[in-house]
Amino acid sequence: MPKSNQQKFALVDCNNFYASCERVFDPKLEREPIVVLSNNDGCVIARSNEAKALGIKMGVPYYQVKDLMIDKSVVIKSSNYPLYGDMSSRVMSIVGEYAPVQEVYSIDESFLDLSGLMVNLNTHMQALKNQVKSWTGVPVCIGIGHTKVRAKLANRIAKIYPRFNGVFDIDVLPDNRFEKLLASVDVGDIWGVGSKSALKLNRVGITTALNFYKADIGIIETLLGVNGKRIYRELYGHSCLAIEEVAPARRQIVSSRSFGTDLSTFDEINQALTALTRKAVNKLNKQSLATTSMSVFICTNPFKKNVPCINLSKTIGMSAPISNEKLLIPLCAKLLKQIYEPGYRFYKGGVTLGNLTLDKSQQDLFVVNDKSTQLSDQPYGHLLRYASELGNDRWLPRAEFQSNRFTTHWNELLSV
DNA sequence: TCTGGGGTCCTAGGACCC
DNA sequence: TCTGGGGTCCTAGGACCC
Repeated sequence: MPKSNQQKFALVDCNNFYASCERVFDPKLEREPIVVLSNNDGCVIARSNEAKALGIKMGVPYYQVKDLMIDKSVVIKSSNYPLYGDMSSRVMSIVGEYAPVQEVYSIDESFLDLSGLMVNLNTHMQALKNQVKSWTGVPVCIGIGHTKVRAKLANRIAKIYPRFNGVFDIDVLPDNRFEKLLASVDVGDIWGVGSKSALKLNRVGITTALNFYKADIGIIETLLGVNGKRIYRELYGHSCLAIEEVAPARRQIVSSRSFGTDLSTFDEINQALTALTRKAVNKLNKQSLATTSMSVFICTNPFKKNVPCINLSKTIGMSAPISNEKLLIPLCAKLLKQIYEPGYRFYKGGVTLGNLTLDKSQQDLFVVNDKSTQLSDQPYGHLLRYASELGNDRWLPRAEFQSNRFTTHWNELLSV
């Protein structure tokens, strides 16, 4: 049993975050089943509890549940990331008030370091939950534990069992109750154990979290490597994963999209990749970074039977860091020219900027890399286009169910 | 007909060097 | 004819997360 002077973490996780955001802006949806679709209206990526109860699974392709959703009058929304990002920062700033150290882990989750707080943690976290709900309209659940893995597990329990009122401290359980709880959790539902690892573990008879907990650590390390060992130790209350209060510097920036329609001609693909490169460069500039490596890829639809699954890509390194779209856009076209093959229907493409460093170009007069002359920085720059971007926009992703498509259409594409 | 996007870390294997 | 071994670095691919 863990000792009382151990660290204490909380995981604050928004419930059905994207679906909850849509509800905040349209309260009529409060008790309706609602799903949010991924880009291109491809897959279900968020569901309200009512939609979950209808058996609509996370990640399922939209077309497979379309009929069911029409039949059950499910409200369908295309994703609206500017909205979710805005809601997220409101939620996170409230959450951060409740502990000296906060790690914003994802768009809808924060870890808090509660170690040493001289308050009743359950009461304190209940207050946090209530304040987020009343100030933003977003419901959250909170798990508490000696390690991040335990806090994650506690959060699951807080979400499943209403009797905990949204807050659960897993460390208060006596050993026998803790083990009983572990027996009810699939091993693949432990944070950090994914489907591939779960399969490996299943093959040697480890199917529940309790099996994992009781297994020999050597077996776990053999099967899952150092990550598995860390998770195992965390489950026992030994903290191996620290809070990261300051987000580490970005290592790469990716901008990719499934096209609204399969594309075959060089010009159309180049048009799409030019826009995606601009998007990546905008992110680069926003974070004052520069890149020394660029990759471009295009691929055919891997789900299509009877047609070849082609994935073409090329990476190039540069001798000096670049942050200017006037250099990166032509470079993208050059790479595309090298990999492009006619005769295929490409369904997705993208660019990756890697080896990121801080952008020194603004301080260094001797480097010809003048950001102020980039199209996107000029007045109305977001409305200007490179010649290679002009076309019929067949590549633009679908977003059939977006409530305010016309105001967010271009922003969604070009910013963030 | 129709299957997201953006990240990180780890590992195995090849290239290279002495 | 006989052709080592250990270290480092880099990269591609796999696995995980949300």
